[in-house]
Amino acid sequence: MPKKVDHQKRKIQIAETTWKVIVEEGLEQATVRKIAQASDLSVGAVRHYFASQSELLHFSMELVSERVIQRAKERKYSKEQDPLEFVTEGICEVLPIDEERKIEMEVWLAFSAKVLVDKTLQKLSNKVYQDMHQGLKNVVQALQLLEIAKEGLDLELEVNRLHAIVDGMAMHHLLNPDHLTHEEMIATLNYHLKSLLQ
Amino acid sequence: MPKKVDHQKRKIQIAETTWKVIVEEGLEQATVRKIAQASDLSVGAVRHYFASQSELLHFSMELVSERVIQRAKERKYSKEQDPLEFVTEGICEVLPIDEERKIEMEVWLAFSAKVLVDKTLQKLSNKVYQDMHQGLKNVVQALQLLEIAKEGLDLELEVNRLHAIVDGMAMHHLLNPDHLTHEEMIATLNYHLKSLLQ
DNA sequence: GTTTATTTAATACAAGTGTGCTAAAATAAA
DNA sequence: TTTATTTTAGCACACTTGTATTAAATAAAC
Repeated sequence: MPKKVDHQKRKIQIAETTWKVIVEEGLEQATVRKIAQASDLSVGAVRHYFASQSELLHFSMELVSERVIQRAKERKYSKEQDPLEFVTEGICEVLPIDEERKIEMEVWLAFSAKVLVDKTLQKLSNKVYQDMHQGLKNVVQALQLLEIAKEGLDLELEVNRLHAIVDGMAMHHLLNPDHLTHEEMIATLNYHLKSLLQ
Repeated sequence: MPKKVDHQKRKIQIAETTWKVIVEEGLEQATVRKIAQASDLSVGAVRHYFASQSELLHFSMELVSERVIQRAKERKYSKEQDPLEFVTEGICEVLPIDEERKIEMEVWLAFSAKVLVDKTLQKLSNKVYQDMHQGLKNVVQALQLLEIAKEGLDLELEVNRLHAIVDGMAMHHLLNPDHLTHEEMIATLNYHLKSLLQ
C-alpha cells in the first residue's frame, strides 16, 4: 500500500541533517524549514516524521548520546594491550579529536546551553551526565583493580576531576582550537592519567 | 540642556537586565522587545543606547568578563594567609558558588554556544580564554615560587589541566547541581590543588 | 485496473522578529 | 520664558517562525 520508507532510518537521516544545521548556523537557526531544505524534503514531510520541532530536536540530541554509548560498548580490552593506552583511547571517544566527534560535541554544547532554560531537556542531560560519570568511574576502578593506580586515591573526587578535565578540555578545544590544540589536549589527558599511576 | 542621564550606567543597567532575560529564558529569547520590557523602557529607548541587538549582546558579554577581571584585580595576598586557601578562594571567583557568579556563568555558557557559529564573537571568547589561562598560570607559578609545589610539574600541562577542571566543574554544576553539588565542587578543587603540593 | 493506506507537497495563518522613522516629551542652559 | 538637545514612545515595515490544513502522489493489495 504505502511507499516503502524505513521510518527509523529516515528519522535518523533527518536528525543527522539537523546536527549539520546546528553546527553550521546554531541551534536557534535550526528551524523546521531549514532542516527540511537541508534534508531535501518539504516541511510537511519532516512534520510527518516529527510532530513538532521540539520532538525533532529532542530526538537529535538523544541520537548524539546513543552514538557515543554505542562506540563505548563496542570497545573490548585485550590482555596484550597496554592498560594506559586502552584507557586513553576510550576517553578519546568523547573528545573532539576528529570531525565526527567534533560535530557531536558541538551539537551537545549547543544543547547544554538550552538545558539551562528548558526543563524538559534536563532529564536527558542528566542521564548523559550520569552515564558518562559511571563510565569514568569504571575507568578509575579498572586502574585500581589492575593495581597500577596510586594508593590512597579518593574514587569519587578522582572521578569528578577526570570528568571535569574531559568536558572542560573538549569545550576549550571546540571554542579555541588554536590555543588548546588537538595534541595538547591528548598530552594533557595522558599527563593526568599518568599522574594517577604508581 | 539635555536630561542628565549617565549613558554608561544606563547601558550597564540594560546589560544586567539582559543577563536576567538570558538566564530566565535563554539567549535566543533575549529579544530587544523583551529586554526593553524587563528594563521598563520602550524599544526605542533601548535602541537609543544600543544601535542594534548584536551590539547590545556583545556589550553584555564583555561586561561579564569585565566583572570577573575586576574581582580578580581586587584580590590582595597578605603574608599571614595560608597560600592554598588564598589560591582556592581566588579560583572560586570564577566558579558558580553563589547567585551572582551563577548568573555570570550561565550567561557565559549561553554565549559560548553562540561563539561556535558567530565569528564576530570569537575574538572576545578568545581574549577571555587567554586572560583566564594566564591567571591560572600565575597561580601555579606562585605555588612553585613559594616552593610548596611538587618538583617536576609541567607548567603548561598543569595549567591546561587546572583550566579544564575549573571550567568543566563549573559547567557540570550549572547543568547538574544535584549531581555535582557546591560542596563537591569545592572539595574536588581542593583535592586537586593539594595534589600539586609537596 | 481499482482500491487504499501511507507519504509528500504546498499553502495559509497568526504570532513574533529586528530595525527604521517620526514626533512628542523632558530637561537645563540661555 | 525661550530654546537647543537629549531622551523617549510608538508605530510601520518586511521578514521569519511553528504549525495546521488540504490536496496530491505513491505503491502495494485485491
